[in-house]
Amino acid sequence: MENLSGVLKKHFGFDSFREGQKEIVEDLVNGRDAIAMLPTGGGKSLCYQLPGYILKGTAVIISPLVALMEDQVAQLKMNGEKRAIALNSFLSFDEKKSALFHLSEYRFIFLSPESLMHERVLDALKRIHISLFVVDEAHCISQWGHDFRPDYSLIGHARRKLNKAPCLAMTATATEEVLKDIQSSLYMTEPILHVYSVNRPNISIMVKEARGLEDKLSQLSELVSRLEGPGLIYCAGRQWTEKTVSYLKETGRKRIAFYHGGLENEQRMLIQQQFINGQLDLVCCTNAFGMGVNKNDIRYVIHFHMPARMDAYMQEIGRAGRDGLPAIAITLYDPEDVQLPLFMIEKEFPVRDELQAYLSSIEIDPSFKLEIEETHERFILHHAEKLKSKDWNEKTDQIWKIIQERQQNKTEKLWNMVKWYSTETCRRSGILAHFGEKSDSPSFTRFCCDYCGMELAPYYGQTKASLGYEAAEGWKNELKLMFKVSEPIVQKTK
DNA sequence: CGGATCACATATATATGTGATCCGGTGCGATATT
Repeated sequence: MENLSGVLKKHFGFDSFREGQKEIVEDLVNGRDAIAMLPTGGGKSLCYQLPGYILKGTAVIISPLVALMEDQVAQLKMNGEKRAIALNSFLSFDEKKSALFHLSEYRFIFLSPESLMHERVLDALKRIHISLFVVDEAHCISQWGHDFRPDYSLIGHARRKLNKAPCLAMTATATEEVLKDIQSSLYMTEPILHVYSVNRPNISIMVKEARGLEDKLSQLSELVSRLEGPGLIYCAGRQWTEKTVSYLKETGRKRIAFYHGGLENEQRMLIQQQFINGQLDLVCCTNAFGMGVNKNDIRYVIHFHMPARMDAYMQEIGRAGRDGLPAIAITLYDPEDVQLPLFMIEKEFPVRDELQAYLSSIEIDPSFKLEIEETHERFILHHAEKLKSKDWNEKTDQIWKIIQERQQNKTEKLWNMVKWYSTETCRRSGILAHFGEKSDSPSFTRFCCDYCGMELAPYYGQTKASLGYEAAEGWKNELKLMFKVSEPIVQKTK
């Protein structure tokens, strides 16, 4: 293993590994499966790129967004690696055909779970020697695989049809339940877990009660005008991102934009790029914004509406303060807001009548298909495929059962979130408990959260100065405690 | 469930109130059309 540092220097120009990287690389090179839950920010891609250079063959990387694949390929090409390709809908038919024909010539292949399920793609992958099978942003398996993007739940199935190669799943935020989901869904064999704490001590957490729209908007405006940016504002609907932007523009904010899934691709890329380059101070967005936003100086994240789950909340606030400097997460909490996510959980799945009508329609006359929502249809077809031998009545019963379980599961997570908002104890310990971590309370200071005595005043104006970088010694020591380097909390075979 | 939007009525000629109605997040790939 002594040549690891040599490869590190040769291909990446680094003299030493960052925390966690070396161990993960070693596992893969030794042919072991691994799950890596690393603190947000730098160095995740090195965990698969370096073994990709050591092991013979082609590394396959599953990625959730075309934009992420393109980023990774561009990054590799900047480093002088030409044998990288993203197999996605950006390619023309001919380009794709040619790429599949010459597949073995690539060292890194990026693709979505949906592409992986295509027979032509899978057949081409079967013919080449795969060095490494990587799932990036692996929490998507748990977050989307059960309903929104069912192909995410079939990755493991496809993987077993390929030559046996070490498997790496990477994510920044996952509960124990999600880690288990990832492991079993990918059929990993005795994976080594590299799990680091989700705690981000430099992010102070605050919940401010706000009742009704007017109260919220005025509190938001106050916060935005006094806090130092750049900042993110998360809203629960597309219309809200647009509304808050026009409100804040009226009250004098200028470099601000909204972002949601309904925008043109070009527009989305533009806004993300402008925000990263510092041409925008503020982005009001839905949960569409986040993955692939590599910006390390975000100073605050405000939730204009509450998120539906704790792990989503952690992912969203975790976008702040990646530079290690003080940052804040504030939720404007209105207990009434729970109605929105509740409604969405209802709407996400077909009702029983719809399910039954659709199943009978495709069985009786496949040429006449009942028109239903695309997500509903995909969900039904995915599960109907697994119940091929049953008649439509039995399919209806079984799938309806699954729908009820999914809705129950999601509702439970939502109520956990609500419970966290309304529990009167340290916010951070509440979060850590949710992730199965024990909280070592000595590291909690008055910057921790609203229950530990955090106040907003010091964050107003120049953050660094008012938080004690150039002020009292006592504050400095408290900050040092907050920024202590995290140790891996789990590193064992499961 | 909350909010926005619109049609309509009301007491007066421009604004306000009421009820009906609609809508609400996340993205891959494929296909057809300009």
